[in-house]
Amino acid sequence: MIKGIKGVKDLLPEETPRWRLIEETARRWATGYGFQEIRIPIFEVTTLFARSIGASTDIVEKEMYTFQDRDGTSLTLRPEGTAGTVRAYIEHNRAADPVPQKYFYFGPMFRHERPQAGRLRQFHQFGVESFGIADPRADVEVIALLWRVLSALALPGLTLEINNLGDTADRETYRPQLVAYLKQHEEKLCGNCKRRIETNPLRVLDCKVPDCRTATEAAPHLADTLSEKARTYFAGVLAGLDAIRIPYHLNHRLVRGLDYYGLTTFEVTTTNLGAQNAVGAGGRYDGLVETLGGPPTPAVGFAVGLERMAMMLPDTAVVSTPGYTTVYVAGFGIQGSAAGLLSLEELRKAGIRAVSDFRSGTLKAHLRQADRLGCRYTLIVGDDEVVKGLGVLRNMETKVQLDIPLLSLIPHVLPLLSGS
RNA sequence: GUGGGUGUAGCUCAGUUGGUUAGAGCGCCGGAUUGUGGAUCCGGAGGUCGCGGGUUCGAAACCCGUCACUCACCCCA
Repeated sequence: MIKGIKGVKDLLPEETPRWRLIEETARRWATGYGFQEIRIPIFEVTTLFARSIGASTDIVEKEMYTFQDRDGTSLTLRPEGTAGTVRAYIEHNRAADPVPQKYFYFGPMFRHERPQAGRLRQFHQFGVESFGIADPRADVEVIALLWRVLSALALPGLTLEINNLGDTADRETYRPQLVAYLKQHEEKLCGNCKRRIETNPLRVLDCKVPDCRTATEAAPHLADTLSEKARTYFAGVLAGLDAIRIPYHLNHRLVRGLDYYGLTTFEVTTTNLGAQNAVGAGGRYDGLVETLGGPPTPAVGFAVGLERMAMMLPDTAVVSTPGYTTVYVAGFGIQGSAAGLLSLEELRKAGIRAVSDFRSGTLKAHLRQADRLGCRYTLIVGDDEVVKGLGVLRNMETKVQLDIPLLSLIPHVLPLLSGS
């Protein structure tokens, strides 16, 4: 048997309603905030991701699905959505458009990791990117949208954490201070963090190992080395969040895994996701557009994991689709089968939801299927009915049956359906 | 990449110190009702016991290997 690829899941019909609810909620709110949908390819040239995400990040170092095109070009299945969106923004010169460039997207992302609860190799994100606005209100707008979408879905146990990473220069001054501190306390750190002192010292602050946390309690804070400009900007973001009543927690340890973030960075976590706790995250990335060859362009965005939202979404949130009136057509017998097929098509052409099960050869089997499918009515068309030219419309709840002329089916059926 | 757990019917799972024909519940199909659903009763179909070796008179069970799923580490959505 050919099986699906490890970490790549099928979404069966039983699960798609909860996904539709999530997608429709996200799309509605994003549109309401003035974002427009963009659809970008799921693969790009490898250098796009290497340059934007950061060559020394885990994603680029060991998690990308990379392969050669026939001409030898290195291509990669997208591990996230921002790089491609930025590429499209530059390529189509959207900076020249005077209208605010605020995009949202849905789609699959690919990372070669060992799957576990809440983590897949093909997973799906809803993301948002806001280009060209260097104003704290742009950050606030993006964070508010994220928070409103998650709140609208009534996802439990959410916390919004936010931090100020400062600009590149700020981090350059801070880094040696932190490294000096970490080297003094190196013995207390876990093996991973010892290595991180050289590779990614900021990441040590975000380590979950309790000893590492206590060891870094007294570490110098990035906040103390921030420039006046970065501070006032961040203060503006917080003031905006306060004004519109978005609850947040300052977390000076919050560091994101992608290189392009600066200034505002945020993450929404939950306690309901197994070992995983991030539902969605984002931040400001003012340098990225330029890095990728575009004009200097401030930008903010976020991405949320649809699988993670789906896991947390309470079952009660997914209401069973409101009882559409469906007519089951039970055509059986030699002539009845043929006449039934005709009636089925007539109903469908008239916009009436109609189904049948062609495996069923007896009326009993047909009625059983009609029942299982939850159909409100069954149109019985056996050989006897064909002879008389009258089908029998059975109300499955009341068991009341009416004769309906098969030749003028729709005018007779339609009033019954709208009346019920 | 590293570690733990689990692989028996479509699904959820039993299966005794290794013993003969591998079971149950649910689901499915049929009958009771020769043309009327759900409930009940009766009957039926459905299995390479993940795969490959080994031990044994005999393996679903024990040993080795392997694969898959899963949880966790790492990292992240």
